[in-house]
Amino acid sequence: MSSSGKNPAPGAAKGDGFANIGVASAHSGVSSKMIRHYEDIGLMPKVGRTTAGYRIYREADIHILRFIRRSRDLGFTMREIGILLGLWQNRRRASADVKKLALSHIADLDTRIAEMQAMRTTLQKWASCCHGDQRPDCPILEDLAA
Amino acid sequence: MSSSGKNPAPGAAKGDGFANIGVASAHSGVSSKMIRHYEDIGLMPKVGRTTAGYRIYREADIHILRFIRRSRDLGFTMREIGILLGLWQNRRRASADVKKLALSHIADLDTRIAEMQAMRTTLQKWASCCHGDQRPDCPILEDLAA
DNA sequence: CTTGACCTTCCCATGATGGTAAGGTTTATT
DNA sequence: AATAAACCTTACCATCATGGGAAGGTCAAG
Repeated sequence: MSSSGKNPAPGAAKGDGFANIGVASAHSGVSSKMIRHYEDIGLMPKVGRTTAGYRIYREADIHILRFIRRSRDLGFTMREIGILLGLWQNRRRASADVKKLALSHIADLDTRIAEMQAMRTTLQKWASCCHGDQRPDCPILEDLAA
Repeated sequence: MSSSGKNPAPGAAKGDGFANIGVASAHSGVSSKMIRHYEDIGLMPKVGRTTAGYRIYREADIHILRFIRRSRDLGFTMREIGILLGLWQNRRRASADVKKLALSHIADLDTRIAEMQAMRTTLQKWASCCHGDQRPDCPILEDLAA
């Protein structure tokens, strides 16, 4: 049952245009764990396998992984990334759709930033009133209990 | 097996100083679901029960729930809230400990706010370069794929 | 005595990620 | 060739805070 010629050699390096999951992970910045997960949830297409069942990644697959990675770094959810990937691969997309998604995500970020800044402000105010010494009196606890 | 006098009447209202979980929820802003959960994980002390097994909440318990609620609203984690509750109930606490926790949480918030602002800045920059029309050309996608 | 609104416990789901276990494969070193 | 190290596979469990739902018991009012 030699597989010579049919499938990429099992240990093929990325230079050959084929990589196993570890190489794909190193070249995309996505953990092997997450690469499999993205495949599970349908974010990544199902990639080919060697005869032994090892996943095979080509340049194009690693490109997708990097796209996902960058999108994650910008805080997009998996659902949004799925849409972005669809738009990316659709040559008839309208840039308006991409922009709309981006702006909606910015609005999302703004909301969350504002919430956290409000927390920060309150906490800072309370903390600045706290002696921070060995005595038990503490306006922070008092305000939390108020 | 009459329980007259031993336990609060099952339908006792909060005015009596006793409440069931629904009333405790309404008066604390914590959902019944989460009240039970907080009890499960040991954040709340185990409260008493009626003979039928219904949980009974007194003023003090509801006070704790409100404390938890406020702490959550400020973004403290459950673990931190556990510590805060311990400090709150410890009359020999040092306010320094409370302040330390608060400042550490502020630092945490600062980190997360900065991360999200960085995302926002990048996205905003890219989005402002995107026509947002019917054409497919989109710098956002190009940058994500770069 | 029924109806509806409660309560109880138990299990499952989220979103993104990580850990671990048990087992197979490939590669490198003796 | 034998063995060990480093990889791969799947499957299950954990996180954190929260909610949903099912199946069944209890209580108050009509």
